[in-house]
Amino acid sequence: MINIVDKEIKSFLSSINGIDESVLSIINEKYSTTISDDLKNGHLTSNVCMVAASILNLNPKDLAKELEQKLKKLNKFQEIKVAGPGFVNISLNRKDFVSIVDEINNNKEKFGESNLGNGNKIQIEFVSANPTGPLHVGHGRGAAYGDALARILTKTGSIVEKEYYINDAGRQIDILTASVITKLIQKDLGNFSAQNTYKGKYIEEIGIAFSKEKVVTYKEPKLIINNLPGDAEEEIDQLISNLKEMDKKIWNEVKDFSLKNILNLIKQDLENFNVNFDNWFQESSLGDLQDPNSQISSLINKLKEDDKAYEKDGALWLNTDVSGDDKHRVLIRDDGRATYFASDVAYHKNKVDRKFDTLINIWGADHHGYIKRIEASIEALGSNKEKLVVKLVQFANLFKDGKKVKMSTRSGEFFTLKDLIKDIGADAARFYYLSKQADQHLDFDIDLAKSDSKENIFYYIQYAHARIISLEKKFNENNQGKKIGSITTENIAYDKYDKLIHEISKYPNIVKKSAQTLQPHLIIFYLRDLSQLFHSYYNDNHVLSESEENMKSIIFCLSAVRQTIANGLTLLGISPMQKM
RNA sequence: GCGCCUGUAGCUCAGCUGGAUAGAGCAACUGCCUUCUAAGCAGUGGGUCAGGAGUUCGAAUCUCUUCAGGCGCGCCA
Repeated sequence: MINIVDKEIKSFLSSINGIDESVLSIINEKYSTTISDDLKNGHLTSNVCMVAASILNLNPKDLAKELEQKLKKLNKFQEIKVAGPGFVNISLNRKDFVSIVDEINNNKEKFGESNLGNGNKIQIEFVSANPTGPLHVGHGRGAAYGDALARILTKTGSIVEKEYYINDAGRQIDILTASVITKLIQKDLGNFSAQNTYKGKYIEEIGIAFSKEKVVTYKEPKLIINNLPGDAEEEIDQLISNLKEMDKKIWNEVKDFSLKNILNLIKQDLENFNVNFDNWFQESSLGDLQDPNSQISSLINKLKEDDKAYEKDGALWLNTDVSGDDKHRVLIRDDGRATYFASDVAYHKNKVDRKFDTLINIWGADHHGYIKRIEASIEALGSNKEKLVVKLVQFANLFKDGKKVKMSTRSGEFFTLKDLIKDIGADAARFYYLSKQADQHLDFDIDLAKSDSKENIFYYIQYAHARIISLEKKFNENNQGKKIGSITTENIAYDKYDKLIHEISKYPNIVKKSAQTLQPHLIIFYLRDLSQLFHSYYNDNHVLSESEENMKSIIFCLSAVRQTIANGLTLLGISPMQKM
């Protein structure tokens, strides 16, 4: 029906005196005809007259009255009204209004799909936590957000690939390896423990697992920790180089084992969180500068050839002016080693070469200062920085027993994602992660997520779904073999569930908007509103004591509500509950 | 100092590509369980949308500015 209205509006606009093409297209761009927020404003509403009036310097109400007359002549609507500052509100004939219920029950889980993305190839890279320990609650937010985005974008017609970038090449991994080895031979080292090693229990567990396969012994272990510098950073670097020197074989074996072990932990956590990646990209696969055929070498060569990189003070720099970065960035240090940034540029070159239309990077908000230099590198690679969309995810503060849970990765005192899932379940965790805009601080209240009050929106929505399932079940038991059929337009006081029908008809737009703005939380708020309307209806109307005809119609309608809630939850990666 | 984000009811937050009397939950107060799940429903009170200025027929929404809070500003990763 919206299409019919819009077609009429377009012909109305072009009939306005003295209007030209360019003005027309501006108006078309800006106005919208939508399902009204509230039924009191009709079923459909358009702000076209106010938009047109402001551009053409006309009176919006007069314009609206003209449009009203034109729409009335069509004879397709129950009522047209001009309201407020110049809205045109349209009430549909009942048959048209309730047709959405048939549509939903026919399309089922496909309801809400669209071709908004038009087959756009999108890559979403997210989580990408350093493989130096289990995922913590901060990573969980990025995981929930990225995965929900992937689902939403897929549902709206994009082709999405989910990728995890594994930082398996840098100093972090050396520190991990050193942590495992020193823990493993702690006794031989006289209970020594370097300041900057990882201290979590998982370090010990990896060591024990390794020692079951191989015995780690050094001829003169004390030499490993002989004369270590006092500074924490220098200490760990010296320790790493000592260990490598003493026994390169053991070092490499422990390193590979630890990395593999931790990646398994991470994959397991993500699996339990219902997050799956299409691709795991290893930083190490980019190679190193010593290998002239490696990806990182060819990147550097390309940047040099294209005059995007230059040498200064013995280092190689990338000119990042195009993106408005406040200074140029080093790619290769004066000692010949590549920076982390260089790897990242090589990684983004790899992404660009894979011909995605859009690259979405989901980063922790503390990385926002990094955006401009990556944008600049995309431009330097001859691509367009608009292709890259960086979404920042703010940290989540965890509250338990009314107190903020302190977290510190190094010390190993942190609340892991695994702990959270064990505590409240993957679905509730995902729900609360997504309940607020990703780029804003989130106070994650574990007690609330477990509470059984209306304040716990997760259960409030699930409860609506479960209640409808239960009604359907009871109806089917009492009316075996009878088909629910379709919604009747007669013999029932519709106004009681008109609000529900109106609300579910908004759903496809909500999904589109959440895809366009990359904001899954819109779906959560929508589901809460829909659930609220359902609970209210449920309380006021005893469905199962209606006449058989009415009951069929009502159950048919409620099935559509159930389907919509289920579709919304699924979009967020949450399983709808069958009973509670 | 520079950059990014935030400031809406006592609390937690929606609304922000300008539009209809600024919404919801919690908390406070009043009601509703012999009937489909009370993890529910109905109602009352509660707001200078941080302050100021501007653009506009119209501003919580856009611009400027002040104040307050968070984060980021390495040849670290």
